[in-house]
Amino acid sequence: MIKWSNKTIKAFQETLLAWYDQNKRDLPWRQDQDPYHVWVSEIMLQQTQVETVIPYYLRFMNEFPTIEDLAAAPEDKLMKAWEGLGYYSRARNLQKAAQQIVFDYQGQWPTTAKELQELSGIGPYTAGAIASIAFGQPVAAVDGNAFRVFARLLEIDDDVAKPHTRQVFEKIINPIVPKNRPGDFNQAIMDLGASYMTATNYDTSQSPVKDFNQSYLDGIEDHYPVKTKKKRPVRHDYFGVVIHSKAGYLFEKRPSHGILANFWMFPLFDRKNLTDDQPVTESTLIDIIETRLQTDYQLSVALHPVSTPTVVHTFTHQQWKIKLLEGQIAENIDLSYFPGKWIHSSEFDQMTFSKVQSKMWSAYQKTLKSTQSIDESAVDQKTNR
DNA sequence: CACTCGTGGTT
DNA sequence: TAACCAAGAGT
Repeated sequence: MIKWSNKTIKAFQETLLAWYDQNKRDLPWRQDQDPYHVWVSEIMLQQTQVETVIPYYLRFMNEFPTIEDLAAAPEDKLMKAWEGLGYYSRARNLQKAAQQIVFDYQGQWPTTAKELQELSGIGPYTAGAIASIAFGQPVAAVDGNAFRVFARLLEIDDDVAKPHTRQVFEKIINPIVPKNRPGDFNQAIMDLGASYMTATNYDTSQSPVKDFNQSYLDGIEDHYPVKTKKKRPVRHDYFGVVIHSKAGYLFEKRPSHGILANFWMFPLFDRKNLTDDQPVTESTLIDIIETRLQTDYQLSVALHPVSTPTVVHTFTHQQWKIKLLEGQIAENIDLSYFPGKWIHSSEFDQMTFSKVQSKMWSAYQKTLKSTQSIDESAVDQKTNR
């Protein structure tokens, strides 16, 4: 790792900001420095690409123009606005923080990074981003871009996958952030990291700060940033059960903690929870599910496999393979024993579906074709984006 | 500190 | 295809 003199720091700041002034991206949340705008965009941008966020941001600001609107929003409208963005606890924390600011702080935003971190969903990066962009505080905003850019510029060898490394980078970057334009500086680093200094296919030879890029000058740019590998996703095999009746489709609410918390989905049965790890035929497994529906929930239903390919969905740490089963219940639709409810497909529009639920519904619909279901006769429109 | 939490895109 | 990446935070 190398260290810059004060003179080099000054030259770097000027070069970077001059480039930024000419080449900064025109993004919807860069219209002004309103903390609400900066904050919502930063939360949406966590682990999410800019192009994905833009339409969500525009719709969100249309739906919830002020922090008061967000604080008062009903949960279903909030989740609907977030549908498809993923990491849904971001939306819940966003509203929690809005309520903290509106009700606990009387609408008065804290302005330092340290205070901002007290709010739900605001960690060290987002606190630095809001403090610098909206409030002009001279602090670093260390995200993946900053890790990558400064690791290459200064040949920093610390493993950026380790939590402790954040403090190392903050200590290095903070003295480089200019006191007069901290927000522009941090955003310039991000624009740099999204253009000439991307993770792969980067082109440093055209970079405005290539002369400051030690690893480039040394021809060892591909060594940086140092990052240890992630683990493979864990595999899960499920049966997804599509049961319909005159009352609609049977949905189950997921637990309030864990992946896709509180989402309504077609009931899932984990394949390996059905038997004691003994090899059995698929028809036996279907029998076991039918028995369980009968004994646990008093639902009498004959299930049969659906003629579409297995639904596959990969999360960051899990991969689900879902074999769809279908069945109808014509009578005895009492759900007093089942932790769920019947929902007509005409109501799907107003619900928030996870991507994997959309995939199941989409796959199931393809099997309907000419088949006449009790609930509906035609295919309807809940498509995956 | 290691692990968890979604989705879409690229290689 | 599997692996990795994209403006991270909570537990």
